[in-house]
Order: sequence, then C-alpha cells, then structure tokens
Amino acid sequence: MAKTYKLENSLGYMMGRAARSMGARLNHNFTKAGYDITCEQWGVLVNLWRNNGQSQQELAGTTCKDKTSMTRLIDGLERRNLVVRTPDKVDRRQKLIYLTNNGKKFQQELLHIVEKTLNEAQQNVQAKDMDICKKVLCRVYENLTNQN
Amino acid sequence: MAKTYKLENSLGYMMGRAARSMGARLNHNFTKAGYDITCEQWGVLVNLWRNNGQSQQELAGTTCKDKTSMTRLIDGLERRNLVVRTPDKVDRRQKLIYLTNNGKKFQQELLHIVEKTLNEAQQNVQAKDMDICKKVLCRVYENLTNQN
DNA sequence: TTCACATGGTTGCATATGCAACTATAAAAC
DNA sequence: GTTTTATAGTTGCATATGCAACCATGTGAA
Repeated sequence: MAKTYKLENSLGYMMGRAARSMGARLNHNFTKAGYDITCEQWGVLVNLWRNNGQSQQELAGTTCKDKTSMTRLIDGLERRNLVVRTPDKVDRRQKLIYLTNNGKKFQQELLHIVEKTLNEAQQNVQAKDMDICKKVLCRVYENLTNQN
Repeated sequence: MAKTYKLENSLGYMMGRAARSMGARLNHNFTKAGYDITCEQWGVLVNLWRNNGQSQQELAGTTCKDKTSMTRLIDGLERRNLVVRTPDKVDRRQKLIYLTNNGKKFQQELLHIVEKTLNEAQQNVQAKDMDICKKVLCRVYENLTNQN
C-alpha cells in the first residue's frame, strides 16, 4: 500500500506479457512448420486426443473458457476440417465434438512443436523456480475464480 | 522430453489462464466501481500519468504492444474522452497523446481499484514465491522476444 | 534535388474473449 | 400433463491482438 505502483513490475502486466509472447511464439512455430492452427485451437485438440467426443461445455470446462469462446473455436476447427459437430442422440441439446482423421493425424507433430516451444520459453530457468512459478499462477487463478 | 504432455500443467496454459482471470477481475472491479474502462486501457493511462504527451509508438513500446493495438486502444480512450491525439508540429508523422482533464481526474481512484485487485490475486502467496514467479515470467518473456 | 528507404499511423482481415439476449431441448414442479 | 426452470448452443455487440498493405512524412544517398 505504501509502495508506489509500477506497471512494469505489476503481476498483471508481467503475466499478460509473458502469456502473450508464449502464444505468439507457439503460433509462429505452428505456422513455420506449415500447420494452419492456433495455440487456442491446440488446447481443444489436446483435450479431444485424450477423450474424443466431448460436448462443447465439457471442452469449455477443461480449457477454462466461456461457452461462447468454445463455439467459435470449434467453428474454426470445423472450417479447418479438424473436428466435426455431431448432435447427441440422447440429449439433443448437446453437440458432441469428434476429431476427424485429419485432426487425429497431426497429434505427434504438433506435440513436438509445443515441446520445442516450451524449451525455448524455459531456457535458463531452474526447475524448482518454474515449479514455484506454476504454483503461484495456479493460486492466483484460484483466488480470482472462487469469487472472494 | 520423456514426460507426457499434460495441458493443465503446461506453462502456456497456466500463464494464459491466470492472466485472463486477472484481466477479467480487474475489468469487473472497474465496472463495479462505475468506471467504463478496461485493464488494457488502464495500462496506457498509467504511462501517460507518468509521462504525458507520448507518441503512439512510445506507448506501444512501454506497454509491449503492437502499434496496431495501440491505435485501437487510443481510439477507445478518445471515444471515452480520456485522451486526445495531437499532431506533433516538429515531426508531422507523429501524434502525441495527451490526457484530458477527465483522464487526469480518476488516477487515484483507479489506482486504488488496481491495488485492491492485486491484493485479491495475491492472497496466500508468500512474497518470496511471488518474487520468484515474477522473475520467471520476466525471463520467459525475454527468452521469447530475443528471437532465440 | 530527386529518388530510395525508413518511420508513424491507419485500415482490412483473421483470431480470441466475454456479456447479454435468444432458440431449442430437457428436467423439475405443480 | 402443463408450466416453470435449467441447460446447451448460437448470435450480436464490444474489446483486444497481430499481420500485411497502405498513406503520409521524414531522412539519407546519388
């Protein structure tokens, strides 16, 4: 409270800046490797590779996004022929999202690009410091979502 | 490399999630207090409070944004009568951005909201862990901008 | 002096996000 | 069984971001 506020040293500024540079680098590495895909779309695909055929709400939950965002991410993935929407026969409100053959095919290559990008990002960072950083980020998220 | 990739434990995912929740909470707290302003616009205002009359490029530099983003942030700030664009008489390519009286007026109140939000975010986080987290975030940003 | 190049800013297009309002369907209440 | 309420998804509007193309102005070289 007594300390002067400095934007460049503010948590929000530093998180936003680092997250933005990370997403940009990943997008860049995808593009460079010839994949027309974004880092956010990647997050959806990861979930589907582990558990194919989820509803949009489930995907929104596991990727921590709004259902509106998910609608549009899936629009994009469908346009790229990576997933398809299938109406659920039991609950006809739901649409289940399935990977296409195209969407299944690139799993390993994309994973490799992601790991390469993570290595770029984590250069000269000690593993224990990274662990602490992740714990703090996780706590910050919890603090701000459990409406305190 | 040998470890399995888990999205929920991935640096990019955790940074993005925390940054997004932070921005959302700040926007929410601004709105709740009756201010029609966003967290990104706040970043520009902070810079102007410290140094009024910067060019758009300068502002883009200090807030780590693209000049296109800055054009549109300033569009928004101008619509809200918080800043004005003034053509520079020396270098007529530049436009210098000045706070209006309106933009100067709310500095203290907005700062108070930001500090309150930071306190919400940092609950139950030890100061030394937060320092480590910020150092890591800073390093990650550096790793990804100095095109390694 | 003129031409090439660099710089500051804007615009168009694409992606991403969130809120509010809407439609359709399901489930609960009566 | 009908009415009410909840849930899944979409759409419109607003903000934010980045790339490429563009215009205007400044600068340096021939």
